[in-house]
Amino acid sequence: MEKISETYEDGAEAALDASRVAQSVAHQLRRTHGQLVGRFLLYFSKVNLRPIEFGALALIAENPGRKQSQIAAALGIQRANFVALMNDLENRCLTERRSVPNDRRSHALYLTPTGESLLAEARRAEADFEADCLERLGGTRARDQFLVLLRRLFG
Amino acid sequence: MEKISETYEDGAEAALDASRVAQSVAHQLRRTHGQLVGRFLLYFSKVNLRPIEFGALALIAENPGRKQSQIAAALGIQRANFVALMNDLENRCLTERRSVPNDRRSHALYLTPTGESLLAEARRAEADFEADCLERLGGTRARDQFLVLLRRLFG
DNA sequence: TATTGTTATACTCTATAACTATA
DNA sequence: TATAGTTATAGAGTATAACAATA
Repeated sequence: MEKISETYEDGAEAALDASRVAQSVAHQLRRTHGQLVGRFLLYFSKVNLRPIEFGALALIAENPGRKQSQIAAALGIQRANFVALMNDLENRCLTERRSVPNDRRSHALYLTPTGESLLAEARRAEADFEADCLERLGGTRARDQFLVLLRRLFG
Repeated sequence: MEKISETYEDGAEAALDASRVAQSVAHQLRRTHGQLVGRFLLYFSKVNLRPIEFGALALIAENPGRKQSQIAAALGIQRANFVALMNDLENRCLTERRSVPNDRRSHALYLTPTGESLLAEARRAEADFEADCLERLGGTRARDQFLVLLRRLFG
């Protein structure tokens, strides 16, 4: 039987034991992911880009002319969900969809000059953000090891 | 100028270069998190528990009699969002809210016998899931290192 | 028949503000 | 005044099914 009134009633609360859940990969990854998204948004608030938007711009910049479905797949999202994202980026004049010769189903994706310059600014935010991660992780060796482990878990 | 028709039209598509985004901590963590949640749901489909539900049951089991806000804080979610979760667990007869002497605002949380036995089954699913992660990560040393790095990034 | 982009839909997760009853 | 639980709401993120145009 728990003696609630004796144990928890007076101001000095006993520390909550979260040791077991804290050793769970799933639990820790969930918590850290949430933290990191929030931190990302702080660093990227100036350029007003969400993680997935930055990913899309960066991928299109490095792979101009690709189809929507290709970029979506590389980002790991459904092509259906990529449509609204592209509409938004296009409305902000950051990207454009060009028609593809010999395949009138596809749209080839490109950055606009505005998109290029916003991406340049975003890359500076990314550098700051990644530097923050680097410092928290404890150096480049730890960071590289972390990326290796993430990819192992992903595959 | 990109030569789309020459580059991408014939069946053999050039591999998409995602090397730069793949080196981003934020991007890799996002992708891996998504993968892992899906994998978790597969392992936990038999007990029909989502990650956060399993976390709640485990925390309550190890800290019986705690207030909702304490468990919610330990899980890293808002107490407002914890209400529906507790309602659901209670409707499934897994947990119960007892009144607390000397503080009629609070609810003390406990597992029911049904909750205890489901948790026992869930712990077996968790063991399988964590064993899967362990294997992917490459052993206990890698897994422990991974947890250390996740916590460093979280703090 | 298969693929591309698209629409619609639904469900989860999270964040915030405000209410109530208590302290 | 502050706290615990609650309600309501809104915004992301993701998954699925279905459709039209095109291959």
